[in-house]
Amino acid sequence: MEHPEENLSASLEDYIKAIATISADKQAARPKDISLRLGVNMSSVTGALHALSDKGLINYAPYEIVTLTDKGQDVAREVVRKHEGIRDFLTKVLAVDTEVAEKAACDMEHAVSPEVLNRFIQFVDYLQVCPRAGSNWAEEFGYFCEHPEEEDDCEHCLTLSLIDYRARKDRVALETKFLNELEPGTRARIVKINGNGETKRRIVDMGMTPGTVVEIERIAPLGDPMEIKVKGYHLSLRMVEAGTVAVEPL
Amino acid sequence: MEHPEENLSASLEDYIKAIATISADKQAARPKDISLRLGVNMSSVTGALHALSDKGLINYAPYEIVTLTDKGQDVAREVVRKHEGIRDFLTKVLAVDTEVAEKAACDMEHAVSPEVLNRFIQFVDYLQVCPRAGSNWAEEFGYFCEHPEEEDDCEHCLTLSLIDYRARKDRVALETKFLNELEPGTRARIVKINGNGETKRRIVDMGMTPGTVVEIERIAPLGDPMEIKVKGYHLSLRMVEAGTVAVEPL
DNA sequence: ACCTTTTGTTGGGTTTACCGTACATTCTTC
DNA sequence: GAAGAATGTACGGTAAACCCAACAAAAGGT
Repeated sequence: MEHPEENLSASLEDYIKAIATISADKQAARPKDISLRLGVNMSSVTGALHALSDKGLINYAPYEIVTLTDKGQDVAREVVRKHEGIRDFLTKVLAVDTEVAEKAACDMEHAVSPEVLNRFIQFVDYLQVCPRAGSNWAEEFGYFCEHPEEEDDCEHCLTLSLIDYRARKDRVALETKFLNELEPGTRARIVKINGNGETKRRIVDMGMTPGTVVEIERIAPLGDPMEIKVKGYHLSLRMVEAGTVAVEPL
Repeated sequence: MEHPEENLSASLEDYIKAIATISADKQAARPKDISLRLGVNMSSVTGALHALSDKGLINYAPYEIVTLTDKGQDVAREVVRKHEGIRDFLTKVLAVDTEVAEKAACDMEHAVSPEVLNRFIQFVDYLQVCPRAGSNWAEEFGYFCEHPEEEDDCEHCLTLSLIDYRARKDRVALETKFLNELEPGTRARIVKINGNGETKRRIVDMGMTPGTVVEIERIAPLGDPMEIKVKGYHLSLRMVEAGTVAVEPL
């Protein structure tokens, strides 16, 4: 058999991303919506849909609504992860304006290798973990960008970030909780994973290693699967599993 | 007349870059060299050379050697600046392996907007100026990437960078020199520009604002124009002008 | 129900950037 | 200085993406 990993062109990736985001907003993705979002002619959309359908990434029949197949959703997740990883790096580290970053991420996402993407994501995490980086990292850099003349008077920001770090460190012992105890919207840094062999492995495989910062996105109505964001990824976690993860709320 | 600013395709930019770098190494750029470097068929090279010649970027006649026109050199400088800016950012900030960064920069350079490129370059500068960033910034981040589990024990790196910064600050008063007093290969941070109106403006327009880090590349045999590197740019500066720039050697 | 508008598709045509093959030129070497 | 190798060009052909214009289907209004 052939390689199962798709080798999508930049353009087709854009179509997948458009379909995914439109489907998330509304119920269905119509060719018209896609053509508007990407700024291309309707006939180009038809062509792309044929190509995606041939690759088994979308369910498509003439005059019917378009949906992603399971395989297509996997690809879309990956593309969105890349997009968000780049965008977050641009805004949170390089202090690029939100709108500009959004557009730049679209341009860059087809050119960034998985290796570099990982560095982007790790760097964002690093700034939240590294004692050098206080809470005001991006602002300081943004200020530097606009006032290159008058730097050098920011010793205070360094000492502040040292204080910041000591405070953070003191808090650790007091505030260790488990992941299942957190509210949606809160962020936390993983301290330890208590589960036994298989369960622990599964969790670590998801990228949830100690030091990683996670964000609780939502908890299902019945309280069981909770959705969290890890390194730009969206993950579903069973409550039993979440209970084994010791975290420090941020 | 039409827009003078070129709207080169990614592919043609690659050809320009290849021609520029080959010309720098050897005397001339032969189609064969280009085809080898870019890994494309010879006939593709011929086609690209026609396109570049039509745009007035290269001097080309069948069976003769290829050279860049002035316009072509401008474009090449810009492309190389972008490439180096990205590569330096990847290696110096994100601690990406040199070879990987080189390749990644090739892929990314066509997708990065001038705005984002500027942020990349500024960030590298920032790390050299910001008191938070000690000399060991990239190593710390690299270590973090490989050992996500055992962070949080690096308080020393923060205090070290504070000491580092104080030492740097003390040195400033003692070691202020002028740009024309430096040896090739040395780096310095600009402290002040003393020139009067017009001269000062010219220098600032080149991007040489206080806080900027510059590198002396070489000084012409007769001692007059000196070549320096500023924010990834290569600039030529007359000695009279260089004498107005107060710097702090790094 | 019918007519109009909106939406979607098809087919033909363009551009960019490749390749392969066949032909042309230059270089090398004896 | 002529044969053979290396280098360079020209010509057709392919594939991806796009467009426009013509036709087809679905949706909406009266």
